[in-house]
Amino acid sequence: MPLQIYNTLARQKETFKPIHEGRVGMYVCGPTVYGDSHIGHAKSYVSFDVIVRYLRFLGYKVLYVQNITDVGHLTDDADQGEDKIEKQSKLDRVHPMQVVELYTRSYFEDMDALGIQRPDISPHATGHIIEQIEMVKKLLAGGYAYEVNSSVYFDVHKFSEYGKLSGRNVEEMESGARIEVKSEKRHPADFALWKKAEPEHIMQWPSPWGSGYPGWHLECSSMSMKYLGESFDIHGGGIENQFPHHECEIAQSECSTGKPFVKYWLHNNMVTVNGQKMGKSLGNFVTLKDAFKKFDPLVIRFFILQSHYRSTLDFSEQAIEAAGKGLEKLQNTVQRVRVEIKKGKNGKGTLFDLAEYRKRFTEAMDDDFNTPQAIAALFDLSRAVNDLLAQPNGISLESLHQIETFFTDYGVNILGLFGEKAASSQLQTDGMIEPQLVELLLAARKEARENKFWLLSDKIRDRLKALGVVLEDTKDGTSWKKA
RNA sequence: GGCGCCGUACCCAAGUGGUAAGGGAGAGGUCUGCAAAACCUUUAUGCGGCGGUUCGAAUCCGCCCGGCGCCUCCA
Repeated sequence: MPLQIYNTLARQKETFKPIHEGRVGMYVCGPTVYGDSHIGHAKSYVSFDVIVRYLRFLGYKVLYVQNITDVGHLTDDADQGEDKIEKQSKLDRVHPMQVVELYTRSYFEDMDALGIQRPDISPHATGHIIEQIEMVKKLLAGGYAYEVNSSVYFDVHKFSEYGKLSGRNVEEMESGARIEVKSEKRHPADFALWKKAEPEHIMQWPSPWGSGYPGWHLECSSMSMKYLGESFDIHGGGIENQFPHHECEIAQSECSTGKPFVKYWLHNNMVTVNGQKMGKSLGNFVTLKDAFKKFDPLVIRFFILQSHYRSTLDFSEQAIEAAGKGLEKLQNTVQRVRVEIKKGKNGKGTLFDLAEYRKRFTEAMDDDFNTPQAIAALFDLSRAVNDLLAQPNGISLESLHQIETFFTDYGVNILGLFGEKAASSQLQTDGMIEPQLVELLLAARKEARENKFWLLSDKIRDRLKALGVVLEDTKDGTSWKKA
């Protein structure tokens, strides 16, 4: 079964077939950089990171573009709100571009910690003003937009398919009570392509319609098409951006090019706290920097991947702790396998067939990136491996290598889990003094144990544990690892 | 009000027509000086409720109850 992807446009899973064979153009809505990222961002970008990694694993040459929104994103109503970046810059009394720089760095710092591979291109909206103006010109020339008072709006009535992504129609929305009616727009659903800037507005650029700044939706259209072409394969983003943001992107893009914009729309669900959406407006968000103080970033990554990207994920410390223990279990197995390989025992040992696990893992991932099921396969594999390793014969060296490769391919390369931590301790510390000191203590403790000096041997174990070195006595001797 | 989603064991969470994955926690056991790790056994005749379709439903349909999202910024 080839890769199936749930396409919001079709409201069902579809077989994935890229526009150009072997290549995938993918765009994901990036952050608006006016504050530290929270767990919700983590879910979104971890999910898409795994999607990119899996597509690459399947052999596709992926060009992954994720924007940085640094202008035009307004605080509330699309017409009357304040630019988020400018607002923050006033609070901090710094230039807007300082806000942008600070939180862009903060964003990448957090994403790096989560093991997220950086996008191939991270275009800034402010770096693509010219492209955006060009697009507005096109839309005006085509009669899809109109100018009022030095601002330009998109006329949703000119695009009959408006609403096809989110499943709504303009007339129904018109009766909706929550849309602000009094405005210079012809229709409440029309949206800003270009906004006139008041003189005190710092971020503004000259345009054929006067000095102003681009509307929020515009950047994603012009930047995605600039780097991926007028039609590309995958556009991802948070489900809350399905409407209006993505709907508007489709309208602008398809009207300006006359071509289909995106083939597959992917939307990830959100993180909730006590069943309620985690968001900046509700103020119930947990920043990643705070979360990292309590939890290993990889544990948070694992916690996220244990639920499906299209499901909501309820945040709780209890749930993350449980995930952490599960991850540790997998890490222990990986570690154990690597140590066995290093021991390099000869020939003997049971052969281990990975085919079943490989099948389960890839079938799960092929089914709309079902990471929870893929992880379940890893757990089952882990148990089977541990079981055999505890047997007198152990596992053959050849099989151990295959298992190690399996964990590297699927666990490390695709899911982005147990990278460096599990690879460290005994394995890559040759020549360092620290492991030699630990070995020295272990030798002393061994003697104590042989003489049944339990108080001393337990004390050594406790003291080492306090230093972050965990001992485990087995029948083959004592092994240790860093906690 | 419009559109849509969800409700699975003590907790988290897959499964969307063929007889309930996985993780955590709990209980019992093997190993062990102890601890830890690991392994084994065990914990939902039932998947919010009630009807219906079907040989067969957690999975499809209807109604009801509960929760949530979008429709205004939000990953």
